[in-house]
This record gives sequence, structure tokens and C-alpha cells, in this order.
Amino acid sequence: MSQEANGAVRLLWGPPAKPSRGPKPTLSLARIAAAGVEIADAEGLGAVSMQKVAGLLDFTKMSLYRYVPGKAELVALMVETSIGEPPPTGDEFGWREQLRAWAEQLTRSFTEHPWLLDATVGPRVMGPKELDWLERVVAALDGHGLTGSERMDAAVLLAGHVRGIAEQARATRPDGSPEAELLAVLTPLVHQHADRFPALATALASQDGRDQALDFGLERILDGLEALITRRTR
Amino acid sequence: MSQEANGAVRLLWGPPAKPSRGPKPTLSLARIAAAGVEIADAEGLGAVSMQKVAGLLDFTKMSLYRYVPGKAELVALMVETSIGEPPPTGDEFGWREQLRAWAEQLTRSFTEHPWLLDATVGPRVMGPKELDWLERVVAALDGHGLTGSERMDAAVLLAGHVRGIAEQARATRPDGSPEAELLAVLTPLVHQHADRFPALATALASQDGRDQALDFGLERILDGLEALITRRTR
DNA sequence: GAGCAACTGTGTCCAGTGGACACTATTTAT
DNA sequence: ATAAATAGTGTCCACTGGACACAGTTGCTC
Repeated sequence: MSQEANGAVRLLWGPPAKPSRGPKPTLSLARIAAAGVEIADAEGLGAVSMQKVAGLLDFTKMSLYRYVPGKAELVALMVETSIGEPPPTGDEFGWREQLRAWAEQLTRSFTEHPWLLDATVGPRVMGPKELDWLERVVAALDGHGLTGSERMDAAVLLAGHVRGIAEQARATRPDGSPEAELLAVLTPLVHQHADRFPALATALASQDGRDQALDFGLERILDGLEALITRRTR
Repeated sequence: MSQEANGAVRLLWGPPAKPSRGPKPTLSLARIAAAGVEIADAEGLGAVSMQKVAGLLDFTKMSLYRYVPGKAELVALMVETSIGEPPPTGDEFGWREQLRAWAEQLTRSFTEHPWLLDATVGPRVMGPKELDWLERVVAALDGHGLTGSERMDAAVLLAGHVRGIAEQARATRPDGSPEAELLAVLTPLVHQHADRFPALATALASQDGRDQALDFGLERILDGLEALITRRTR
């Protein structure tokens, strides 16, 4: 097993701290992660460097390595502290309502911390909080005739949808951000080459202002799941 | 408008080359992109650097900047040359078959070039080929009573699903790759904390070997879309 | 043809990155 | 009291993307 995964696992899953001799640590994992989150929130994940994080805490870059094995683990820690909690299960709600609330809450997390989209891409060690999100979806689908694989696949489906929407939202939000100009660049391109992208051109032209991207896909997914569930439990 | 988006647009959408005086360029965008793809295929997107790409071509790093404004544009070019072609439209097929073939073909692209998952994250200028993929989905859904926004949302939904599946596949493929050990690390963690993740633990335990992740979500999405379409066209 | 202008590829330089390592200062267990 | 373990610092390194000046090459224009 690689050292890296091991370090991440110990950091995310291991005991909070071991009291021992030596000077008392001035910093803490929580403060370091919070500093990283602050930078990422303000300037994006790309702006997070050991130096900047250390600088924000008035420490040397190398002192961070006393707490964190490396940058990858720092990012993992930032994810854990920022992804938040999934909505309460509430067995009084049906699986549809639970999944809907789950998707909306996750979207809120991605909106609050857009860099989470960059930090949760690619294979990585997930922390307990991130795994808890997954757990909730699978749990909500328990006992409706779906196999284990199917419940996992449904979770991936739902998470993928939320991700896609959040990414789209980030690229098209109408503020003056550097991402905002992408629409201003791509939309003319589509219309300029309307011969190659006729369907896109008309679809973009008939955009109503209402942002229902999340709900649209969500309801499609839920409808599709419901069809399967009724077929199975019948 | 930022210089960066402008450069990317000119590179991806502009005319192929302008003949002019001066020494004839020895390199070409195609060769540079191919070199980058070769490195990314072998060692991942993170291993792609100007030096390595230049070294593979037996050139200096700085000579690449005669062709490409910067690394971001190089990656965009790599995406354009690697993402491939969507399956032929074939109006003889219904929208369901078209979308299914589309998703399978895109999955194939992601499997062949796993780094595409990393390269197509976040806001960016899309090239004509990447936009063509989007066009095909929207086109397949034309004329079934869906609004422009809905067709776009459906495309995002489908693409998000394929992305999610491809990412999951990359993290769980059973070879000796560094990604493969993630399952070997995460699965025990879930079972070890089975009290916190009961649903996940049982779902993972009842995994049948068959990999139907792509099809499962796909059929759910298609079912959901079909329900909407029949409601609209009735 | 001569000369100029544009262009290509190279060499050098720089700030910034993640990280290794030796070192001093501090704390605690023996 | 002393020895061991720890915290934070300073220095160093390989590497990154990129700016810039330069020499060599080519073609357009007189």
C-alpha cells in the first residue's frame, strides 16, 4: 500500500491527536484547514499553496508539514471541513423527498465552496463526512427492491447530476467573475457557427431565464427510479 | 474580455494557419498535441509539462510557446484531439437509441483517455469537437416537446452521468494501478465503521460482479425523459 | 538582386511550487 | 537531572509556467 493513501487515511479517519511529550503544538488541523478554505473560497483552489496557507497563519510553510503529510492531504482535510452535513434522514419522508433534499443540500455546498468541484475530482481517499453523503443516498433507497449495486449506481447517478449542475452554474453565473465571460465567449461562437450547431443554437436562443437545471434532471432521475421501484416491488 | 479566453478561442476555432514569411515552422499544433496526449495517456494529466512535451519532440520548452499561448490552451488542444467523434446521428434511430449510443461512445473516450476527466473539469473554452458532442444530444431531443432549456439540461444530465461512471470506473478498475488501491483502502474502512455506514456496508457487500453502472443510470435517465416526453406530446 | 521585416527556435532568467533535511528550542517521561 | 521526543525555522533542491532578448532563417518589396 502506498504511503500517501495511508497518511490520508490516518489523517481523516485516525484518532484526533495523541498527547505526548515535546513542545505543545501551536497550530491545529482545524485552523490549518480553515485557512486553506478561506483562501480557496476567495481565490479558488489553485491559489491554495503551502506558503499562502502558512502565511495566513503567520507561520512558516514547513511547519505545516508537522501536521499534514502533504498538500493532497490538506485538500482532503479542506473537503472534510467544508462539504457540510447531509440533510437529516427523517424516516417520515419517503425516498423521493429524501433524495430531493439531499441533492439540494449538496448543491448548496457546491455553491458555497465552488472549489469543492475541483477538489473532489479524480480518485482520492474520502473522509467520513464525504462518505456519509454517500451513505445517506444508499440508505434512503434501502428496502425498495434494489440490489446493492443498483443503490450504489443510483447514488453515483444523483451525485453526478448535482456535480454537473453545479459546474454549469459556476460557469454561467452572471457576475463579473472570470467564469462569467465563458458564456459571453461560447454563446456567440455557437451562433456564429450555427450551421454546425443548429440544435444548440436554437436551444440556447430559447433559454427561458428560470434556472431549473437542477430540478429538471432531478425529477427525471427520480421518475426513472420510481419506475424501477414500482416494477420491482410489484 | 480576457486575453486567455481569446487565445484559446483563436487556437481552437480560428483558421488553421496563416502562411507568411520567416522560417518555416518545424513543429505543428497536431504534433504538439499528440505528444501531450501521449504523456497524459501514459502518466496522467499531472505529468504533462511544457518541458516534457518539448523533450518528447526534441525541442526546447520555449519553442512550444510559438505555437501555443500557454499550458491551458495546450490542454484544450489535447482535449480536442482526443475526445473523438460522437456516434453518427442516423435519423433512422429513435432518440433513445441515439442517446444510448452517445453515452456509450463518450464512456469509451473517457476509458481510452482517463485524463480527459481531469482536463474537462471547471469552466473552460470548449472546442468545436467538444461542442459537437453537446450538439448531438440536443439534436437527438429535438422535436419531442421539450423546451430549449430542458434539452440543454438533459444534455448536462446525461454528460454528468457518464462522467460520474467514468470516474468511478477509473477508481475501481482491478489492475495494479495507484487508483486500484483506493477500493482496497475504502472498502475496509466502510466495513470497519459499519456502525456509521450500515447502508453502504450492506450495499458494498452485496455487489454482484457485473458492471452495470453505466446502463443502470442511463436507463433511469431515459425512462425519466420518456415519461416527460410522452406527457408533453400527448 | 539587396535589404528589410517577419518569423522560428534557443538560452537565460525569474518567481513560485511542493518537499527534504538539519537544526534549535521546548517539553515531558523516566 | 537527564534523555528522548516533539515544534517550528532556515536552507536547499528539483521542477513548474512563463518573460525576454537574441541569433538564425526565410520571404516580400524595392
